[in-house]
Amino acid sequence: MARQNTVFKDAFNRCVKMLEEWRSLPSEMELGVTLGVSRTTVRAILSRLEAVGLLAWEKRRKIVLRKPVASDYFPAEETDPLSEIIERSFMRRILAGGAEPGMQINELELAREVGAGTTSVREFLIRFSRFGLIEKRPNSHWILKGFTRDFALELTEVREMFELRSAAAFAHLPDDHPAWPELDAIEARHHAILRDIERRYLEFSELDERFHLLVHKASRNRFIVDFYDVIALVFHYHYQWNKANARARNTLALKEHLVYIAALRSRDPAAIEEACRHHLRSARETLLQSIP
Amino acid sequence: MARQNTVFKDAFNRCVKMLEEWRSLPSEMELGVTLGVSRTTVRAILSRLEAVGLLAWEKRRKIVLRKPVASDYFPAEETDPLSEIIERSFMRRILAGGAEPGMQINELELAREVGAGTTSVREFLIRFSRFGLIEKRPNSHWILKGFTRDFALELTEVREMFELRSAAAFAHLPDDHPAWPELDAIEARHHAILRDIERRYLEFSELDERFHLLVHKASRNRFIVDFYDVIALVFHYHYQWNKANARARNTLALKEHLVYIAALRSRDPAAIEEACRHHLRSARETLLQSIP
DNA sequence: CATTTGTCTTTTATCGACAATAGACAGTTC
DNA sequence: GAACTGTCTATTGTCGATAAAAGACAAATG
Repeated sequence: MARQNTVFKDAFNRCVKMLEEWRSLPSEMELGVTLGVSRTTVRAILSRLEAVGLLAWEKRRKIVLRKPVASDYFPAEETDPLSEIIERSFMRRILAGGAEPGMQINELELAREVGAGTTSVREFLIRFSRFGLIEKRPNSHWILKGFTRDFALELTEVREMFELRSAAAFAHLPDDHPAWPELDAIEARHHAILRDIERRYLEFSELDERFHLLVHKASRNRFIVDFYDVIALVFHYHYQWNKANARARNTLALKEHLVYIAALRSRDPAAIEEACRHHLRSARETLLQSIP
Repeated sequence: MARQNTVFKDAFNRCVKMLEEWRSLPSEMELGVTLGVSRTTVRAILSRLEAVGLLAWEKRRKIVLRKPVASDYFPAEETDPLSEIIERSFMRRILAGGAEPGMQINELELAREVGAGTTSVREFLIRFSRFGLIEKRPNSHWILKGFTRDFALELTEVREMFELRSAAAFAHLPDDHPAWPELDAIEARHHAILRDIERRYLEFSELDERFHLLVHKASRNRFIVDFYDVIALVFHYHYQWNKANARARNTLALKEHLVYIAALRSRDPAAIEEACRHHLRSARETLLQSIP
């Protein structure tokens, strides 16, 4: 196999989901835009929808024949892009223990473990190296630097610089900037989650990322925005691997966010700095506590 | 060809250069450390030295038979690692014009242009993407964002944050830290170049990189140190492509460096900030002037 | 007995090939 | 005649294979 058709399978599944509500489908081009794929892939999807009897397709006529059932979908495991599979496998290794800092990383071994070719693993490691957790010896192996206390401190040092500056820049966004309604939407979700915190506290992780990314984007600086990827990765896996006290932690963070959001909306530099500093300090503490 | 033996050829050339001064060679292991290669490569070098009659090699006896001549060396073009060849070729394209921001980048075309496989070009582009000059559309092509005014401004914004903080940290290095003698050595070279500025002003570029890297390293933060790669790349090619007024510019920068170095040595935070700010301001101006 | 060397195994760097996907162009439909 | 579809081409993503280079281990040397 030269390449898995995960793009097709994933888009197909999303398209089948659409069929649950629609009676007919729009043009191929429009579908392509909606699903984020090319017309080639759209046509492959339509072909299969027809083949499994979900759709009558003739030129512009695309009529839904029946409601989709569970077996119409591809299994979820088959829709993940290879790069994500490799990332998950690698992160599990790093976090699940048995991974001492200083350890060598073997490309071939990783590739076999995940059932991929070495090329894909190499590309992953190169992309991953920007997170500062691994390092390459030229013409030789990679070294695991590891999720250490030093790593967390260096990460948060830069994060504090960047986020303080971004938050300050936020105050100067023009009134008609799309960030303001997005901030409103984010605030609304904070309230919604807080109202039903017992059941919804796990939604915080995703909301956290959405909020801080919005703040970083206000810097209008590609290096600052790109750096947020590092923070997002670290916190993403942090939330997955450290669920102790999650509800209490998330409740606290949600409340800090609301203060932070109010400060942003006030456009008062001193209030913004105070709220941002306060939240970053407690985020750092949470992160450090998860490191041995 | 699966892989070019550029490591061998480069190490061989460096070894031949050593023969000009030595009458015999040390152990294989020691040679490996000196040349930065494995024993396997060292033995390949010794074999060839013997084959071309430069060395009598029997077990531990490695006696130089004659002085090397020009034709003993491999041509310099054959010693460059593929990744450097690709980088140079790509940067020439970006800077030599005909490269509009927004342009698509074609992996296959680049690969053919430089005579490499697509895998190597892909890996280069992934590594290069951290410089913020290109961006990937998933499952599709790369986009050239280009060496624009915005790029330069975003770069210098982050640089100023990082270097100010690093310079401040420099003042707190312990007295016996190796950075202090290194700073002395750097200062001495500044004076040496200034004394013969007419002939040596081109040496500034390399010294500039050495000095600022030393400052950044004082931050002891991998993200800050890694970011210096971006600055180094930009200035490296900036110096190569913009030689107008080079002597005057370099003279000014050398003098600013000396003030900056004196401030670092004084450990006076205010003086350090003032000197650093002043130098960064003029570095930014120089950079901006080279952008249309 | 601590180095050094000879030999063998493992790993990385790179290529060419090929399926999946994107994208271009011309003909068709409303 | 603007939007849509059918068809064809170009490009990307991934793999397996292979030479270069690294590295491990045992025998040899001084």
